[in-house]
Amino acid sequence: MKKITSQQQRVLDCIQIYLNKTGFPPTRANICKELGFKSPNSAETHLRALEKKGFIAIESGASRGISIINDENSYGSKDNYPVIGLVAAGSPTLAEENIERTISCPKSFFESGFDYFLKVKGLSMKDAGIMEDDLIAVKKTTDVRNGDIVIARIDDEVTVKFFNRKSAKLVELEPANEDFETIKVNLEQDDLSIEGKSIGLLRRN
Amino acid sequence: MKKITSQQQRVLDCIQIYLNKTGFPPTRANICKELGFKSPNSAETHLRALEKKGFIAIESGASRGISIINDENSYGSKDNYPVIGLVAAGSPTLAEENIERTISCPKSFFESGFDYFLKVKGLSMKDAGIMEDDLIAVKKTTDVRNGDIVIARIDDEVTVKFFNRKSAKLVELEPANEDFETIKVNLEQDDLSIEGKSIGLLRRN
DNA sequence: CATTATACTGTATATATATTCAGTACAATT
DNA sequence: AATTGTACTGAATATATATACAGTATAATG
Repeated sequence: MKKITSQQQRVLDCIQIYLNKTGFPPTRANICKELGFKSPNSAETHLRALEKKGFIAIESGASRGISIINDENSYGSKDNYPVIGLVAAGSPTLAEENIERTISCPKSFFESGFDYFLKVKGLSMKDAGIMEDDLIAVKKTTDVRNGDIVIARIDDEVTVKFFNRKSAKLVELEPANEDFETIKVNLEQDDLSIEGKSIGLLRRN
Repeated sequence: MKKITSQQQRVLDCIQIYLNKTGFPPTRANICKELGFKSPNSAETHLRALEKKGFIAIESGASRGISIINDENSYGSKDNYPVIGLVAAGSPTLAEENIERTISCPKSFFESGFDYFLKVKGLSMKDAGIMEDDLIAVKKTTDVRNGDIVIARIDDEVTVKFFNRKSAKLVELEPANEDFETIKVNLEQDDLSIEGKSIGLLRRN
């Protein structure tokens, strides 16, 4: 799916909120009122952009003919997600012995789909609001960008840090806690693998 | 709920099927085509009957303004929880105008039951891992203990802080951020009401 | 530097849509 | 026997709505 601009995201959110509230999609005029536009054509062009990028479908000629395209997130469909403990020197795999328990929640609970919950040990990401025993929603992917919170494995040691690619052969894994040091990974010497990235967080007091 | 006739049931089913298929409700003409009626008024009268009996709601003047009323979809004990924005000087009530959207999740998602999600503004609880735009799961209760994270209202100002009862007439509301000051509430002078307490947190990146 | 995408206002209009009115017919209540 | 609810056809209409067209402006892109 192509990238979305901030204004287009606002329109998309507006449609979803309107749907949740009323049960049917908004008109161009409704969107204008919600977001403060003064011309229905403002909504129209954003809708066409969202359609072109594949976020929504518009039925031509039909009033309120907007539907949000949600690939695998069919509504109401729930699933069980494993909770995996992050062991200082271990691998957070989906092997059964690592699964502490499972949590049931809708597939569309976080923006993009995710694969498992990771139970956090330590306070190295404290300033990013990630505390001990928090559950991070992890999406398995290697497509990460600078600033993403990633679950990385360096020589069988698993850690949660900010990802920051410095050069072709240098990646820095930055903590969010001044008591911890940045981990500098020389890709020519060390074995770095990205397990996935954090797309959300769940805490139970 | 009143009894439904077979034809009205067909119309109700037709609306549901149309919704599943297209993502938005049908027009009178759509219903006619689906069920073989030759006049839009046939659909209209059935819709009015369904509305009168409480199966659907019709928004007057709006195209496709039909929504199916689902007992299990109303707030209370089931799976849809409202998200309420925390306004600096406002009250986080369940009034409709304050509900930004709803989130579907299992009743047992957090240890004890909860009533709504509160969207956090500001960083006053940063060191407790509560960041801007985080969603706090709030259980409405006045039964709070020292150390609980409470949603408190002081003279119509709503805030999230640690609760700390110092004496019979003194309560301190402590932030988790050294840039903020502890709020000392003299119960004889100020009006303090406890909206509820935090029993969990949800963050979506 | 030309082109494309984004982000708007403002006006206009064909048509999609809700909704009312006038009938007909039948069954179930009261 | 009168009333009410159901179940339709058919026509008419005000308005709700999508959508095109004419502009302006800025940022990104090749």
